[in-house]
Amino acid sequence: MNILEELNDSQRAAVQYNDGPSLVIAGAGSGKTRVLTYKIAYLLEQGYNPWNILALTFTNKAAREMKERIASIVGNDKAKYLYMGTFHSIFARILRAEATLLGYSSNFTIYDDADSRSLLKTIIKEKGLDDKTYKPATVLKKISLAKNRLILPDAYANDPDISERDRRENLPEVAKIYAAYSQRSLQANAMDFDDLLVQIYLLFNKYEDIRLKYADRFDYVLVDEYQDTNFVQQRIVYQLTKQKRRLCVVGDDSQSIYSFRGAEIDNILSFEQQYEGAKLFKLEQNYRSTQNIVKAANSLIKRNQFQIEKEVYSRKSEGDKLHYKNAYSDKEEALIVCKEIKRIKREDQCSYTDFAILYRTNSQSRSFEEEMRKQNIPYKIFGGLSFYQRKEIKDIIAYYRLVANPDDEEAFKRIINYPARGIGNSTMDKITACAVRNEVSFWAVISNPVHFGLDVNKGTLGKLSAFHALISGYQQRLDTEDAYLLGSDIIKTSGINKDIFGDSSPEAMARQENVDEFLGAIQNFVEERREEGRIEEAGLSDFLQEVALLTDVESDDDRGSDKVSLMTIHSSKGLEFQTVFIVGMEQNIFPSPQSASTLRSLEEERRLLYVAITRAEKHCFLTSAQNRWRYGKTEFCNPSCFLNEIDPAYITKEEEYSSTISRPRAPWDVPEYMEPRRQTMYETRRSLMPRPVRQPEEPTHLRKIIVPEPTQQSIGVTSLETPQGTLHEGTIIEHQRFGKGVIVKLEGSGENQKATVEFQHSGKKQLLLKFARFNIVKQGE
DNA sequence: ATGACTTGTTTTTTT
DNA sequence: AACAAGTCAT
Repeated sequence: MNILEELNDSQRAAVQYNDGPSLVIAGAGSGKTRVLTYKIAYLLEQGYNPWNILALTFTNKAAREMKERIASIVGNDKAKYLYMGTFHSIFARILRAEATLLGYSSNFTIYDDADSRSLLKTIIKEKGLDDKTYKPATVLKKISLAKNRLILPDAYANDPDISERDRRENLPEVAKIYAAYSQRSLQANAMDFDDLLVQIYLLFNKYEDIRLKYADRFDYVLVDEYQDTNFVQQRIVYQLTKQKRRLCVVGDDSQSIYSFRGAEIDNILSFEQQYEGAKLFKLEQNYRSTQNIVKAANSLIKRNQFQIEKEVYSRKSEGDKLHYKNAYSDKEEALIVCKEIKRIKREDQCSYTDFAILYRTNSQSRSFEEEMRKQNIPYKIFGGLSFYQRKEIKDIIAYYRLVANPDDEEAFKRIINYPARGIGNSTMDKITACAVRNEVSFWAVISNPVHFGLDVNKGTLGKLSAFHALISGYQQRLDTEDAYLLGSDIIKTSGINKDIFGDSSPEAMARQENVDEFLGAIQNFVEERREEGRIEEAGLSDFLQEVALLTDVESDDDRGSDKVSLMTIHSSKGLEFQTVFIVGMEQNIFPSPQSASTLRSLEEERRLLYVAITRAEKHCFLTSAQNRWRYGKTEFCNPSCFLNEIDPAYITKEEEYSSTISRPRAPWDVPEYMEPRRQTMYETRRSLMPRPVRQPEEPTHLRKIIVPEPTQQSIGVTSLETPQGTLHEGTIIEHQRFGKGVIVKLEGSGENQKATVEFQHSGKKQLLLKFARFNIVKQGE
């Protein structure tokens, strides 16, 4: 296939120019990803080696998709060697290799925000400060922004402007907290998200040979979504490209929506100054949306002062105007949206996946969830509480982390008394004090309590040493066992199993499913590595490295199923839908009140709306509610000021929507049979709807001992007495995640029973029956 | 040291 | 309203 023939003129020009730094300004829907993927394919065709190409993205999803698309052009055998991933994941990999130069060891932990906040909280307490004044989240934000701008603790303390501002905000001690935070992270052998960038910068800055090593390796560097890079990221890219200057950055200043976490729109606005002689390409033809949508979006974004001049246009049909509807209440807003979805679905003969409901804040999803459940409209929620943020998952990961990196203090704190083993706050306080006094980690203290002078009674000492022995035992198996073997055994033998699987309340059931799901993910990980022939890189530490930077798992039963998408506008970036509903167009929601104060942040909100509108291919609805239930009471709301900023030529407004619509019990209002619903990992737990009653509740001891756990929605085969007797080769089962498959092999006994199953779609998998979730579909002969 | 009760906070977006 | 954290009682 000829790569260049598939592109329009401006796209082709951008792909072909490789003689120096280039900036591709890609308007919404103009084929940005296409240019990136084809450019990489083109480079490979020109003789570049895949392992010499570095492509940086912001999300794992973007990286994954791009890799797939490139693989479909040049084949996976080449694509798999590309250095392609998020800034954070690529740099984390480099840091593992070079960690010792920076005083870390290669098994360092990556602290997530919760860990960082928790560490800050302890530090704030230790300094005798009030955590109401010094809110960990606020302090973390300050530290994070400082790191993004490469201001290290010393510089922070010595910067008069910063000191002045902190004093004005009544937070004069932040500099000291920052210093302590850095010291403690290092001691815990942990890096937070920002450290992954800062430390790379420091590494390259301090060790020229290391910088050269990587600058040499990467013959060509590509950066996606360049408008979202922050200062450090920009500096690192510069470190890697300043000699060869083979760099292509792609982005759209009109879609810069992450400045709240340090993104510098100036990076893209002044790229041509930073890289002298850089060539600028503009992609202005929008292939996604009809003309009215593009024009409406343009008329809005024109109101921003700071931007690169461009004129996005569409050659598609004129299409519908945008629709604006003002509902009486948030409930009615949801009704209107559901009604429109049904209408359009009928008229356009499209499916639920063609619809998206976009909102400013996650909490707005609730009224839509409720209404869609009532009306039996299938939906999935993206974002919200991610799978790995669930308590039970975090607990398990904390075990893994402590095993992989015993100095990890946040993991230690989390599990020292989980499950309860009689080590309470007072003991923990003593350990903390002792660790701080001796400047060693918690683990060091309990490894040698007498030496460090830990003052606890004999009983407690015994408990501590039991805990120590438990973890040490796992540590010794780290190098010999794969992640699944060790990981599932930790769950079984640490007492987590007993805690989570010993209860049959609905909440406990949801947790059990999450744990099962998690084990499935570990198993997949090991399988994948095995298939790639990297079985020696399938240990628990390897799994942790991967998981630390993941925010969500793609659930198998959501992929490919026909559902309406619900998500924040932020997470919709890069996606497209035939019909988009932008809901909650109200003055105190969108623009967010916190952003209304400065011009820059107001412009960012405007760009956010621009992003939302340009997601739509065909229909775009904006809605608002006059009354909204928030913070436990009804609020009166005014329509968003942005509504008046869209040229009225491209939008129709309906002020008052018929209130008869909220008349209850319309025929379609009566729910049909509601299927017992498994809580998928995308759904937040705060759903208001009553949980479907779980039918015949199986005695819990059975669940624990007798595996395959059958009843919950089994039709037909429920007469499982002994698993050994009823499961045999040839039996067809349906696994909750992998779908249908046939058992090809059974082995092991008792707890270690394993079945090898050939799945229709997912291939061959080995299931540990104790954990596997499936139903028997058909017995073999 | 654990559980019931009370109080305070939350809602901006996320690698 | 829903949830987390902190307090008090056991």
